[in-house]
Amino acid sequence: MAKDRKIDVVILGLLSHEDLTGYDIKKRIDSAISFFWKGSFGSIYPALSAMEEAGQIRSYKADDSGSREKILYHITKKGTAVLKRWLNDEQASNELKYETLLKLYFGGVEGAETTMHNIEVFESDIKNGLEVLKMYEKNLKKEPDNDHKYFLLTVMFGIETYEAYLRWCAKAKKMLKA
Amino acid sequence: MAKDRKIDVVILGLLSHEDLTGYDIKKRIDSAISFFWKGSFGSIYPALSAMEEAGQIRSYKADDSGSREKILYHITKKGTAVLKRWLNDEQASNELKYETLLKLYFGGVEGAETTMHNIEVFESDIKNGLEVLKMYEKNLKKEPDNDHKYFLLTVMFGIETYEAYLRWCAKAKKMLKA
DNA sequence: TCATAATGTATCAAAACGATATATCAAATT
DNA sequence: AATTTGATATATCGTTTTGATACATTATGA
Repeated sequence: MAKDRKIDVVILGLLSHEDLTGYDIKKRIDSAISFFWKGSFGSIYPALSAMEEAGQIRSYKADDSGSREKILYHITKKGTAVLKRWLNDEQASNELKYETLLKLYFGGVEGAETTMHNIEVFESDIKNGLEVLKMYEKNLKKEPDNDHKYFLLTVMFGIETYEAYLRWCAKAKKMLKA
Repeated sequence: MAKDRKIDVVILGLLSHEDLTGYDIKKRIDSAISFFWKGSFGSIYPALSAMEEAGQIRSYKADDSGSREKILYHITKKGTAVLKRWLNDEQASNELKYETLLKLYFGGVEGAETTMHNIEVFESDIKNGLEVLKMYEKNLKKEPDNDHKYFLLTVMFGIETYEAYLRWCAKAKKMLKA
């Protein structure tokens, strides 16, 4: 059998805080957790249907009349159980697909200039990402809410790793110049 | 249309150094570049067929008789061109899927003990990975071969980030105890 | 001897991606 | 006032990738 859908626990986790639409879920994935996870509509909507079928979530129409069609999802007891089971399963697969490193690894095929340029593009992206993360951190530390403790931890993870990336960029550029 | 197969450039990159079988390619992916890329037989073998069809690689049977069936692949000029085009395209997608962080982000659903345990498992995995990387680094620095310069750079990337992960683990554990 | 680990090719169902289609609504522009 | 743009919202489609499995051969070693 193929692995079980990972998107399920992402959805369940997000729904454990509040009721959301499929579109909301996509937005959450693309903002708060974007630097360590991602998901597309093509996986979210089919998963929502399957999970409702399985009784893990329940859908209802937004009743603020006048508004457009909107399908909200609410987590059920069954869904919460699935989420908790996953949280207590110690195995976790951490997968990276770093195209930048791939280009670097095969850098010998072209010249040092090409590699250098690719590193610089990467460096610039990371610098931007780091700024966003530091803004998050600043806001989270301003009002030390226990609810946001776990969010803060993920942001700290991002900052720590992004700073490591930048240190590596400096080293790599130096090495390539030599 | 869906994105173009990323596995193609991985295969082309590996073949640019030496002729390999599909099984060899899988082994290379699972060792040297495993900490920043991965790929399965289910994508490798179909890609090999498609790429031969497209004239980017050429297959031949291993002629050391007595040995079992073995299909080796060799990169063509067309394949090299595809590889170089990709190397010179500055856009690169760097995707992470950190299930550990996902569990952390939703940690509020369960208790601090569960989260703590998950961090410890992660920490232990990273420590093991770091040792392997440092062994690679030691061997690569022993004989400073220009050919391995790019490999060394990726290993250095791994070390830098893994050390950052460990620093974060220490911080996170401290925060959770408080 | 006999198990089992490694080598090697290959396929399949399920999952995820990325693009696109369709449509509504609010805000900004002309 | 009319129009364009961008955000909201659901949904599907073809392609790629995953992870598992099947099957067979060769080497290791208890």
